[in-house]
Amino acid sequence: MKGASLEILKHNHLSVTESRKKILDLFLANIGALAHADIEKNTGVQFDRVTIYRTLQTFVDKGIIHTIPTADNSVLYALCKDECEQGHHHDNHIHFICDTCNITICMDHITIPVLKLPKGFAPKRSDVVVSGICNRCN
Amino acid sequence: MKGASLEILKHNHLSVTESRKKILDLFLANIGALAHADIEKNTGVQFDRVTIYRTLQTFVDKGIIHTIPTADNSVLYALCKDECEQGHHHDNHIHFICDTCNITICMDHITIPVLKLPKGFAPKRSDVVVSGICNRCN
DNA sequence: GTAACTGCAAAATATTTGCATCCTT
DNA sequence: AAGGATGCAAATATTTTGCAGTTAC
Repeated sequence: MKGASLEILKHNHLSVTESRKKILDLFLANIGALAHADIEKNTGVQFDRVTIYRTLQTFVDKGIIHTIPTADNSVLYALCKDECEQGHHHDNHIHFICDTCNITICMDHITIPVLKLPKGFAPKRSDVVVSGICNRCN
Repeated sequence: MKGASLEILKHNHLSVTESRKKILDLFLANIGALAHADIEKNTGVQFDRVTIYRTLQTFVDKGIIHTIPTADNSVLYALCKDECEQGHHHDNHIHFICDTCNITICMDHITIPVLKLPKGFAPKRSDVVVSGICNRCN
């Protein structure tokens, strides 16, 4: 996967900078989702808080990562899978949050069943957040 | 529904105060979920920010209201239905957020289908956030 | 060389805590 | 009367904005 971050950046017409590469690498190296704080601590190099905010926003705008809604309203980001890139956002996501190790996994491959909503409601997008025990803690 | 807020407070062994009654009334009067800001603006009487924070926290602790996970990570609260009171929290919720009028509705009565998770994952609780157009905007 | 990105400073916003006072029971 | 709730002040935390200097292309 060497150079994957570089590819992704080029692919999205973003100029390749230290911070973007490092932050993207962090996502690529992790199975789970990352919080702002995780990024701040783990990039090795210390980037400015503001740079991290802006970089994350840029990635979200480009559809490289997405935010995850959490019950405790902490802000989490995860890589979008290929189908999501280029702004053609994959509209349904399942996220699993482990109560034990706290890892957050984006399960893009699982299909969300169609929900029966009351008359008049037109659903566009669904986010499912499941919490419990993950495979590694089980 | 006169006095409903009073009943709920007594039922949860909370002392009955102005702010608690007013804030609870607000929830009872609304179909949708409320953000901190909504409460600050709509109680008629102006309560201290801090009081609102503390009151909401108390209500969450008692299981009177619950937080709603949102994609944009704004903090929303909604009334729990009866089954949720007394800390016996109803573990599955569907929330519908209207892209047009922004109302957030807690659809307690809709059952969340069981999801097929990969081996080893033990789900405990699911939150579903559906966005689209609500019945009134449609 | 130009446009875009970064870091720093500072503003704006959101949330938490301590404490004295007031209200509910 | 006693314990808990509120309001105020202030500490902390989070996010945004402006701008000058630097970097990518």
